[in-house]
Amino acid sequence: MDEINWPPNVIKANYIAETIRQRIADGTYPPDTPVPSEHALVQEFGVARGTARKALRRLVDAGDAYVVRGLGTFVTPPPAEKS
Amino acid sequence: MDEINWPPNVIKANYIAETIRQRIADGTYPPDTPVPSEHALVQEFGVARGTARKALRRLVDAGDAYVVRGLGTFVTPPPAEKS
DNA sequence: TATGATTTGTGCGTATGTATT
DNA sequence: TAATACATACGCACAAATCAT
Repeated sequence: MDEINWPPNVIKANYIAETIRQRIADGTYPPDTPVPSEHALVQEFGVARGTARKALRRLVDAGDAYVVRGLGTFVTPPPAEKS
Repeated sequence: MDEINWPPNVIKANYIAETIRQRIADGTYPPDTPVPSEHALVQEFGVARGTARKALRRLVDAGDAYVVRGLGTFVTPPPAEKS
């Protein structure tokens, strides 16, 4: 795996959060399935755990994901459509 | 969430420590229960982690709280009364 | 029942850079 | 200049919840 070529002047946590958000949008991570764990993000993006945690925190704070302790972080399902 | 209206000429870490102390005194945080974590203080008071840690440090140094690593910071119980 | 792996929660220590006072 | 604070980031240890064996 190649190292990430970090764009200049970007906050890593934001960049990672955005990347995950895109993957949620394109269906890579379907609703109620886990997004990558902190450890997985550490591996994939070559960052510290704290940075990975921050990225996931952003998603949770934005309502895009929810956490189950001991299990992982999951994609928030979209609101039900009115017919 | 409103922003904190920081009183002038006060060190934030001291202010936060004092606030927690008041909550301990008024029973908001009972003995042997956790005071807010570093992260929680960052969220509540809108300060940096270093400032939050300093505040907790003050409480611990003063004997008002004790730390259990991996668990959190807890309210020091009052000394037992003699009968 | 119990053990280990995985994952999140909390805390400790440190570092760099910027801004304000 | 110095103290205070903010923001970001690195790395580690230990605790607790969950799941698989």
